[in-house]
Amino acid sequence: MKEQIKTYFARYVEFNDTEIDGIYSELKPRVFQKKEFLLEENTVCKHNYFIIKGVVRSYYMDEKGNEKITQFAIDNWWITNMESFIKETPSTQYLQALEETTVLYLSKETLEKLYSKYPKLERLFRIITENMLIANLRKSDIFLQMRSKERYTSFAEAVPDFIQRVPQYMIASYLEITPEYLSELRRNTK
Amino acid sequence: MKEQIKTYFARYVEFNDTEIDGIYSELKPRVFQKKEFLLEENTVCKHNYFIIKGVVRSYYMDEKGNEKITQFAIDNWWITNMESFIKETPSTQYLQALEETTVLYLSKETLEKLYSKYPKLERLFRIITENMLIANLRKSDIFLQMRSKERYTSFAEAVPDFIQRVPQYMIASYLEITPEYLSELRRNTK
DNA sequence: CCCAAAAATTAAGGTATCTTAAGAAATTCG
DNA sequence: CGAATTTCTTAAGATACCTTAATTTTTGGG
Repeated sequence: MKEQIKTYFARYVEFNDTEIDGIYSELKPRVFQKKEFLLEENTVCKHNYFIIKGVVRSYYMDEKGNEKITQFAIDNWWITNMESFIKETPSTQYLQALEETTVLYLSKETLEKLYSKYPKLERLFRIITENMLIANLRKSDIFLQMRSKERYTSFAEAVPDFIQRVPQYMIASYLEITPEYLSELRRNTK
Repeated sequence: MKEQIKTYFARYVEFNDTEIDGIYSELKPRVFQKKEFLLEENTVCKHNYFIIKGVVRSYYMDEKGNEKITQFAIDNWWITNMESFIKETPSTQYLQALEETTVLYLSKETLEKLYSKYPKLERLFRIITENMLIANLRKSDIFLQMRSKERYTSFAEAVPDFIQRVPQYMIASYLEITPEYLSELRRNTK
C-alpha cells in the first residue's frame, strides 16, 4: 500500500522518504465490504478516501426515490463528498462500495495538519483538485454536447472495464438515461 | 485595485503587506472593451484573469454554429479556461467581455514562480480551486435535478443582477434552453 | 431621433426521451 | 441445485423540449 501511494504521489510532486513516511503514518487503512457505505446522506463527510483497490459510487436519492449516480471511483482515485468534507455540511449523497474496497483515509483535521507540516502536500492537493475540476468540466461538456446514445458509446469506449464491473442500470443512472431507454438504445445498435 | 484584491485574498488566507506587495507587483492590469476577447478558440490560454469590474462569458461553438455558454464571471471572480491554462493545450472555448471589463492577470510561469516564493499562495489557490470544484458540482446537480423552468427561476432568484446585465438569449444558452422555449416558459409564468 | 441590427416572441409540427407495467433473463446464496 | 432477488428487456402511450420560420420589440450608433 505504501508503495502504491508513493508511486501515485510521485506522479505530481517529488517527496523524499521522510516526507512520505510522515504522511503515510497519518493515513488509516480500512476495508469496506460490497454494498457497505463510506458515507450516508445527512451526515457530514469526515474523510477523504484514497482507493487502493475497489469500486465506489457516489449517488443521491431523487424526489421519486430513484438513485442518481454522480460519480464512480476506482483504484488510485480519491473519493469524498467535496462540499460536505470541505464545508463540513451534511451530505446529500451516499458513498458506497460496489465491490470489496480497500482504502487509505484522512480526516480534515489530519489533512490540514499535514498541509502545514508539508507544504508540498498542499501543492499535491492543489494539483489534484485542479485535475478533478478539469475532469468535472469535461463531464459537463459531454452532457452538453452528446445525446444519450453517444454518451453511452463514448463511456463504453473510454472505460470498458466499467461496463464489466458495474451493472448496466448503474451506468444508465450515471449517464442520465433510464435503464429502459438504455436497453432500447443497445438493442438498436446491435 | 490593490485594496480590492487584498480584501479578496484575506477572505481565504492571511498575507502580510510584504507578501501582498510581492504578489501584487506581478499582477498586470488590463481593460477589455465590450465584446473584446480575452481568449479565442484554438489558442492556448496563457492567463488567469481576476475580474476587478465587469462581466466575462466563456462559450464554445457547437457543430451547428450556435454559441453555447458554459460560464459567466463577474467582479471578484477568477476566470480562465482551466484545461487549456493548466495543461497548455488549445482551448475549445472563447472568453469574451460582455461589458467593459478591468482585470488583473497572471501567466502560468508567473503563478508558478509565486507559488514557490509564497507557499501561502499555493494554499490560496488550493482553496479557490476547491471552491470552483464545489460550484461546478452544484451546477451539475442543478442540471441533474431540475427541468428548464426550474433552472430559470432558480437562476433568476440566485443572481437577479445577471437578468439585468446579460441578454436573455445568453441566459437561455447558459441554462441549456433554446431562447424560443425560454420565452414560452416566461410567458406561461406571468 | 431614426434606422439598422440585435433581441425577444409566437406558433405549428416534430422527436428524443421518459413513464408505466409486465415479463424474461441472470445472479446470488442458502 | 433451486428459489429468491436482482437485473434487463419490451412495448405503448405521454411529454418536455426542439426546430423552423416569421413577426414584433428593443437597442444603440451615427
